[in-house]
Amino acid sequence: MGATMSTVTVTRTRKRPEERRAEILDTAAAIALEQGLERITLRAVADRLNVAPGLISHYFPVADDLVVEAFAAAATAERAQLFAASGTPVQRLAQFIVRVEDARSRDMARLWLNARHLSRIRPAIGEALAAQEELDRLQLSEIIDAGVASGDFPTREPFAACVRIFIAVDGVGSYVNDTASFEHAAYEHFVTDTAEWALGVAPGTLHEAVSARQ
Amino acid sequence: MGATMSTVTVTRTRKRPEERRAEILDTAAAIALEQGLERITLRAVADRLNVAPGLISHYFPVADDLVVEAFAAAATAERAQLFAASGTPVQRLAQFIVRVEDARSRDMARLWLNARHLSRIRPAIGEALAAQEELDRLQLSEIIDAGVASGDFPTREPFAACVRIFIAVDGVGSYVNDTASFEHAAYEHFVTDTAEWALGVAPGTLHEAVSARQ
DNA sequence: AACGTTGTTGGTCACTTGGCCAATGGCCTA
DNA sequence: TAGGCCATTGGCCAAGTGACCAACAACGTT
Repeated sequence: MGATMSTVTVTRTRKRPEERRAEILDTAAAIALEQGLERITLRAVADRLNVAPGLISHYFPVADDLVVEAFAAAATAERAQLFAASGTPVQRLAQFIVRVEDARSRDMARLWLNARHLSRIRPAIGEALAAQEELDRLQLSEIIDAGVASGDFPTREPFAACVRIFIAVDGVGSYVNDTASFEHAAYEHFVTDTAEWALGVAPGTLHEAVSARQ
Repeated sequence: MGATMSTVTVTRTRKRPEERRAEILDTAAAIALEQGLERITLRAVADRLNVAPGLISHYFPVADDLVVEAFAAAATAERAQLFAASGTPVQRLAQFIVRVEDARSRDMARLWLNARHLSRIRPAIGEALAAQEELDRLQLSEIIDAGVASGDFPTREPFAACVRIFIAVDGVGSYVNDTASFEHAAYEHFVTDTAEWALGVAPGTLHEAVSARQ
């Protein structure tokens, strides 16, 4: 009987390995988004799934690996949202900006901030971070190149523009955890402003496109 | 003799309360800069000072308070460095940018990133963060206002320019923990570029001033 | 020189974490 | 359908944390 009278023997269900693994990953990603990467613990994940902690260890022998993969999964899912647009390059870029600045992206911004800090002490997260950044740059560069080709974006340094836009995104994202995020036009439209400046488009062009898509 | 044979009885020295308190704060700030705010523990600080953990508790009954005050102390010290310049507004701003982008500021950038993330779960850090940001804005605004008055900065929105410059600083600072911080001109000069754009000065003006002060 | 104040000490406590293990029982295969 | 593989269980462990405490000793006061 051991030390504890186990309360109720739950019906234990056995799932297909891939399915269970994906389930664990999704749960870990959800915890990361809601509470932060540090809160991904064997018990936290196990509790959400009504499962024993040991089972998580079974699929992820090293807890760190689960954290890294959960971040990658969340970032990948978010990227699919950010770049799921069609239309002209201006419209696609505007849609990207709308979604980046949308309130629903706040959780994701928190997660990025989280990962950026954590990569200080956990090299594996740093690698995953760099990989995700690279993928994001590829997506945005694709839009920018299309705009340069179509003549919408006069810039002569498309990659530099891409880099600048992401710095703007990350800069604004820095304040996502501020309690009293004070409202100021310079904050709210910084990404749009930076994009116009970096791409060399006439001021107001992107603002219009962004407003139209909001 | 109890459970442990104490190795060597160190001569215990008694310092003036203010002195001891400052010493603890400095040590905590040093730990924060080198290893992060999470590593400020009673034992970590105590060990550095060759003192018992209980003593730290004596001066900071709540460990959180020590963390918050250590961050504020580090930020205050850094601000003194960043804005310790004389000359024309352009020169002072250039000096600020040089120091922000200097390699020696990397530790401090890590600390800011650290605090920004931590404020997600620790409101007290968020408050300290907001307070330090406010002080930084005051300092930079003072320079900008002087530049506007002297006619060096044509901008009609000095405060917006200040906000934009700090977003640029924080955006670049986001990557401070990247393992392979890839070198790119758009990265390295982003703050200078943004400042020129936000202040409405002719492109190249600030770059020259920055180069001259490096 | 005796005394009270208080800085300082080592140790304990309750709690959480990641990693580990033997036992159990559901599922697939022969 | 019988057997074996392995997903799953539940509890244990050492390590690390912040908070706390009673006793000790250095200091300033009288």
